[in-house]
Amino acid sequence: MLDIRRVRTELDVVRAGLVRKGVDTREVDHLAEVDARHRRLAAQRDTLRAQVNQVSKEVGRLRRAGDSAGAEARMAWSRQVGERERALAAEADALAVEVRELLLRIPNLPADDAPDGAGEADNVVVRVEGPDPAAYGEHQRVPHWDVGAELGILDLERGAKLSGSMFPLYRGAGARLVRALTAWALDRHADAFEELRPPSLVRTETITASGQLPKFADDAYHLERDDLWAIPTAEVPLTSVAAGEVLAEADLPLRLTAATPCFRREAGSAGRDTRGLLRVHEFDKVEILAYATPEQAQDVHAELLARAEGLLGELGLAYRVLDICTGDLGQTQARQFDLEVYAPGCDQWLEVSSVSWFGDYQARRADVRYRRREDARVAFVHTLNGSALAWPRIWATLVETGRRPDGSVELPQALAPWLGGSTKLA
RNA sequence: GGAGAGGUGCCGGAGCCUGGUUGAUCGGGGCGCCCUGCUAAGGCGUUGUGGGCCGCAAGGUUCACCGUGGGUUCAAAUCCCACCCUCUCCGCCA
Repeated sequence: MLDIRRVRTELDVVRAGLVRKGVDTREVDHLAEVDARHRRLAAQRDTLRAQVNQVSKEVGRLRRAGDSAGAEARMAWSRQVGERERALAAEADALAVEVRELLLRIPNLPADDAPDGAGEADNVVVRVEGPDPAAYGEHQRVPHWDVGAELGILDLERGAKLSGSMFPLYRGAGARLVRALTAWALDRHADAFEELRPPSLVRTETITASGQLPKFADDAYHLERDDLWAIPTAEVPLTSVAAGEVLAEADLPLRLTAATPCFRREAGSAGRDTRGLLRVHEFDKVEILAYATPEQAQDVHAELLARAEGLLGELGLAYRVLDICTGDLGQTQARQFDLEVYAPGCDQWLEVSSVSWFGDYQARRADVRYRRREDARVAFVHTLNGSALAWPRIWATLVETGRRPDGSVELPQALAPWLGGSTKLA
């Protein structure tokens, strides 16, 4: 969430940032107004409380001195003041709740250097790497759902039988490929990242901290009976690992990685890109995440991007890097790069990673702070994360890209050690 | 799931029964100063977070915080209720 003090002291700057994101500023104007009302009432309440506190101490003194008449008089007076105090407090509390709710809904401001734009179409292609998409052969122009069925490695019908459409079932070498990708990516990050295996179900508090709630509750699976949420990304548990804690600056940047299943209802995207593995309700993903100081954030962001990109390079896939424009940034992001791979069979660029910088927006929600070496004060950390990588679309692209004229599939040599030495699917 | 014990400041650990000058005793750690050729030991001091208001600032003042949220009371770390978490035992179980 935003720093309420910025809303108070530089409302025009905040408003300008939200405008760049294409967000209606009425909500933040309303917030400023409610906050002012809350402060006014809270100040009055505190004044009354101070009086009650003082008189209560007097009561104690008088009682010890044996002056019960004096004590009674003070108590009667305090009862009356207390009544007014309670009325004010109730009003002030209601306003405080409203402030909090508004803060949780108002998006993060974009970074100064995020490109301006209204939406997806204005994202900037920073670079295109790997093979030339136009140069793929005819044998590679077969969509992965066909390749998967031919080779018996992807069984969408039976996946649907079990759980409904968009719940894929991988089989045999296809299942093994998912496992290999996960193990390979985790091993690739092991040099600098601590591997975590977090829970896949989290409390409301946890999924609120990273920003998916309250605004996007419809996109997440909720187990009502236990009031737990199925994580849509490992970002959710990893962001809250340090919730409520004060980290030492010497430990920053703190780098974490985790492979988890990810669950998404895809409520708003029914019918879009639903073929095969393009959009699924459950998938595996390896996430990399860092807590950093504000000074480190930019470098760490570049590092995460380089990590995710490095994996795509090792797989030999055609990909491009997008600098996400202000209008396409998510609620929580200040700056974001997306990685898209080119899948020759579908003839589409598929988003397989999103590498984001959140400033202190998530850290404020999760209350993750660090003690600064310089002056020993505590301050909010910055959070950053990226997918490295999300497997279904990588799986699809590998299968399409690796398809040979005889219908078999050759996977990248880089994966050989994780595939038991055999990179051929037939 | 059942029974019991417990959650206090950076850490350990009092206070809770018997509500009141307790933001909280004491010990350890950290920090500063003194002592010292250096180190150890010792001495003295200091050491939470968040918000409001005043102030250019230093600072002053006030409110809140003893797992979380409610309640009782003039007054709650202390009493009552609910929830969360930890530990021990029992049950169940991959």
